[in-house]
Amino acid sequence: MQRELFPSTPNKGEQARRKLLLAALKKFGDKGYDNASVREIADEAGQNVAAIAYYFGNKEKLYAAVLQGIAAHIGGLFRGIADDAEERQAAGTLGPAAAAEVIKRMLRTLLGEQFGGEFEKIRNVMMREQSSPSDSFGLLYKDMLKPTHELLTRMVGTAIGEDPASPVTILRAHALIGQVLAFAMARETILRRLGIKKLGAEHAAMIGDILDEHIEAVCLGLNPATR
Amino acid sequence: MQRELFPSTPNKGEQARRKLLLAALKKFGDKGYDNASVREIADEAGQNVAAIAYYFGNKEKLYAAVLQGIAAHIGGLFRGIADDAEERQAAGTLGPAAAAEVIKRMLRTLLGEQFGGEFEKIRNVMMREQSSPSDSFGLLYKDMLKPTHELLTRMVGTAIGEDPASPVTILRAHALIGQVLAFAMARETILRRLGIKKLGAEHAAMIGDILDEHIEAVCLGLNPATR
DNA sequence: TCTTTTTATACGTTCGTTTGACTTTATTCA
DNA sequence: TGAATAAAGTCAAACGAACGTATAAAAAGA
Repeated sequence: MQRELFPSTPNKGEQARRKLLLAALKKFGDKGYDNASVREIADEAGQNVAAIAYYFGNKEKLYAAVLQGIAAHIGGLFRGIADDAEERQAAGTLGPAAAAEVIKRMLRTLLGEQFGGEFEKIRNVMMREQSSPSDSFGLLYKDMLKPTHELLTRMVGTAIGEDPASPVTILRAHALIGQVLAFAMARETILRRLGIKKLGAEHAAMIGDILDEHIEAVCLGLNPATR
Repeated sequence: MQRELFPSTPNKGEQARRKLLLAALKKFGDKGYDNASVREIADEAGQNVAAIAYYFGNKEKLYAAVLQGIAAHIGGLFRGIADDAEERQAAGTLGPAAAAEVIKRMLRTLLGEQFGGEFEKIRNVMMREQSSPSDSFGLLYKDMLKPTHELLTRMVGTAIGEDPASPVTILRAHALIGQVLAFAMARETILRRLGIKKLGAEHAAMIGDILDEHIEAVCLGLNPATR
């Protein structure tokens, strides 16, 4: 697991490369792949336009490198939860109630990304990939979406006594994730409904509590063993 | 409430206008606003490039006309549910259980749009507006998103005994909608998780049942009067 | 004839990419 | 160590292609 998004080295070229990646992340996030021109990315990075071709080959490969960096960075975030869950599962101490707690923790982690300034730019790129995947979507899926989604599905299966491999459980897990995604992807709608300009920490707290309540209700309500 | 998306008239010019709107809806949906060029939209409509300027002024106004048509069309879909709910509310026969049923009906209606070939193109345009709103987003919000969201919030408030005007209830309603949006906006992720190429009728049925279960569990689990 | 609609063509801008010269940094070898 | 050589990095300028838009003439309909 890496700590920094785009780890830097003292090398001259590596630093320019890193500046370009950070600038590309910002511009791609702000304006999308097509509307972010290589010229403004280079300007943002304090580099020449030709540097992109020099370091990455072309614009598309630069974008792929950004996605790869995001996948490795965020993928590491959830690996901690995954390891913890698998450890308890192996020890046989992961019952329905504990699984529900893992689900809550995962959704809160996902939710946390919506508000931390750290992830502001990453979120925009990811949301765009979710709603209209590029050719490099596979990079995000393989290293982050798939393992995270699979973990959540296992937890849902454990929490309500359903087969984690069945389509129903996969779909159910997906629906539960949607409760978080709504605040990222339909952001403008909820902002207008609340009559505010941006979601603050107080809203993050409210949403976290609401999601906990929903998870609790669904897990208790649907598990035949707990009713 | 209008039946057709872009109502046609026998007029010569109106038909060309309508062809352009339909072609624009398709292209904007498939490739997004920027990647859909006015030339290919005109080709798709069997019209000349200059026809867009002639009938709509410019590309942006054409796009706004498409959004306006969508808002009027979909807005009408939910007006039936809204009228029904308000009628029962006025009659005093809208208790928590009935409100929960209205919520289920709304989510199923929203879900239905994901699968009918009729709405395939509309969905793409709407999802793009949700994740990165254009200057014309207000057209969608005013005539369709706002009334629908408000109705759902009222039903959630009634179903679990919460103030429909409180931020918590608004946020809760939004989270519940997210369960449907996930299948539209994070479509590629769920497709890969299921190992399929597209969601079919059998998945629509599963998802509908899952959402019913979740709504039921949340409404029952959170309403102090029913526990 | 007069208005409405359609057409081909051109304009100016911006895009991603390429080129070749220039400067800086690293390596080699006397 | 220090000059010579190679490699790595930077830069301004230009290329062809695609874009949205504008124009003015031709065609069609009233």
